[in-house]
Amino acid sequence: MKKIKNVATMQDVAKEARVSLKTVSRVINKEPNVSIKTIEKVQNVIDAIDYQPNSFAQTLARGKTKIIGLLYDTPSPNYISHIMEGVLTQCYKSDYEVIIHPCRFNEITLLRDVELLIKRTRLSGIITTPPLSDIEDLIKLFKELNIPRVLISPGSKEVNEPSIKTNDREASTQMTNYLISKGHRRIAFIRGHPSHLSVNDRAKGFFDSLNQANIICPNELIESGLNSFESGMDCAKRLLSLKDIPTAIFAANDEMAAGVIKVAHQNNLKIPQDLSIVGFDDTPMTKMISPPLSTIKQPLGLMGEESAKNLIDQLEGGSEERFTIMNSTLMIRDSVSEIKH
Amino acid sequence: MKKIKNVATMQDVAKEARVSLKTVSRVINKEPNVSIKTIEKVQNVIDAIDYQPNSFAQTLARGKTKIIGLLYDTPSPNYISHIMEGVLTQCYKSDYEVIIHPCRFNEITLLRDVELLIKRTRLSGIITTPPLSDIEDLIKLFKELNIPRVLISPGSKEVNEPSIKTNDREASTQMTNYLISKGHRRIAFIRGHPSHLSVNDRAKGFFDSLNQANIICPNELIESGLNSFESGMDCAKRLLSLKDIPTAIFAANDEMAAGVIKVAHQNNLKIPQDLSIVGFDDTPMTKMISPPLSTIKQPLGLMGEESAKNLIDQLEGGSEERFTIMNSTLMIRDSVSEIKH
DNA sequence: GTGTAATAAGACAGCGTTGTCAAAATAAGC
DNA sequence: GCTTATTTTGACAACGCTGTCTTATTACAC
Repeated sequence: MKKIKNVATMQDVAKEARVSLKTVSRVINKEPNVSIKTIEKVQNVIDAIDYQPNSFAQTLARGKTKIIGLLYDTPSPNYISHIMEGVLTQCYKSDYEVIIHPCRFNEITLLRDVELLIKRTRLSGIITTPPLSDIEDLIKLFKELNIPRVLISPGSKEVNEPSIKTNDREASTQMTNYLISKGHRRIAFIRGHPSHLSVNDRAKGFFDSLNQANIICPNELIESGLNSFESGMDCAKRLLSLKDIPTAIFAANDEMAAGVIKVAHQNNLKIPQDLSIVGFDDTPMTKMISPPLSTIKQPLGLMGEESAKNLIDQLEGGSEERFTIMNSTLMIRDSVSEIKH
Repeated sequence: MKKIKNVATMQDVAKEARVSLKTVSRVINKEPNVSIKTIEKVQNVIDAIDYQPNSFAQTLARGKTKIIGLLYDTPSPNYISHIMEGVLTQCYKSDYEVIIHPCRFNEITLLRDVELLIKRTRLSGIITTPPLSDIEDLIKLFKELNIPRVLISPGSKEVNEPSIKTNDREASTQMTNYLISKGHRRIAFIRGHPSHLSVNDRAKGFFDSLNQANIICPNELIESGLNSFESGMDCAKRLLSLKDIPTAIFAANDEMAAGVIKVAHQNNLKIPQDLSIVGFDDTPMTKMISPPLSTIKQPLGLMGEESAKNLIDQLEGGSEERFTIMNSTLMIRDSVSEIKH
């Protein structure tokens, strides 16, 4: 016996409803030119025997898949799981499948690996997350294979690709403005991993704010981390051993900010009284550390949804490509104090 | 034009290699009874034109899918992303696809939703994570649909289902032993969400240890939380307003432990000098809070891999069902102090 | 060498859909 | 009513592969 299970087939529906296969197909796919009477008749049978179309047969016959690939490379679990949630939600609505594929962006096999994935699974579209969104060879590959795509948070260079971005630069500016409004003038910044372009945009917003306020930031206050807790600690150690330590530190992500807090504690600095600290990402742990960290929250779930929506529109509606910018918002908690001059 | 892309088909390979379709099929599927010469000839052509079999056609012809469903219901991002990583790794090796499906375990639509998922996507097997692994109706549904499954961390009742468990009970005992060895006698325990059976096993290990050491635990030291940071805070508030507060608190997961730490700080208790705290799960944040939390680590990635392996063995090897128990390990950090009597 | 067993290769139908095109039924126009 | 346009339905061949059964080829025994 070959049948997967005793699963109903279109044949069964057709026979039961006394119509042809094609008519059932029309009803399933909501094609025009079917009389209401027939639609009802067929739909009743479908409901009665709980018929579900075989998507493999559909795919084969249609000659194209309804599968979206979500590529990621170990960003924080928090990041990927929320993006995923949004993508899944949207795809579920639109009847697309999602294949989630972990990549290693610094391995030479990446391109071949992705190419095989695409060919093997016949992906009809792809969503990339940082830092993959910035790998030009990858995007070139998509172009060559002529596969629709949406990049989540690519670096700020003029990408001519459909993409979802957040206004991180502006949000960083707002956060820095906030620090300045609290009286801070000597503010340090810890940059993120150099190959995460979008994370580095956050530094730009920081400088925008300082420039606007005519504050000059000495080089010694700019550190470069690798997005990790440990690298945040390293940067903090250097910053806090300066002769004149900053009154506030802005880390480009929460993990690094947490590292700063740890080192500050080790140095017996009280936060926020002796040192103000802010981060970026609003990971759940920001509420759990003490003091709760002020940070910036990206609408990850919505970004996932929007990227899927964008991609599906491309796939169904033709070649309409679009960019979306979503708003990140400040989450003010207790890690910043007012400075009296 | 119907072709998905200009993708090579088996026909192309057959023509080029001057053999029949079936022979190519044999080579692809490593079927016996093909001469080495032919295999080489065909394989060369396959490599040359970069042929990838169309899995939809394969599925349709074979009458069964190679797709595994991974069901989850918003456990922590950390949990699901590591489990997922392991499952994906294993499935990738064995050439299975994975469909990741979020569920809402307390919605009445759950059963119908899962049933539709299975029928629609023709899942050949399912992996469940807690708390879904404990929903009896769900397991009954799998049985009715006759679909192979693996449960990750089901509650301790004698499940007659293939499953992956960790020795959480023993690990809890070890952790409690550790607290006792440090001189603690008045130890509180915060239980987890009542519908997360496996989390509640952790309490059993706690009591095992106390019994062994002939320590009697008054009821006032047993609290019940909901796995969340906030619920941990609530429990801590009650525990720390007792006339005689505990010297150590064991929370059934890290989030709740973090909540305890927060409240302890608010009450100006020094950790670990005034109060020792331990958690469970080894979420990344445990290293970032102060003090770093002693906790218990489950091998999540391996659990994911093993569950996929188990399932695929069932699918391919027949009906061999098996249970696996994996080791959780103590991560001793700085949240426990020695008590002098 | 011949006859037989074992091995290798191929022909062909079928998996459950959809697309194309043709046929039937209905509506519209006079 | 009859003719023509329009809408609704159906027959049938794909889609790209695998399973079954048959035939061709090679190896083996005597």
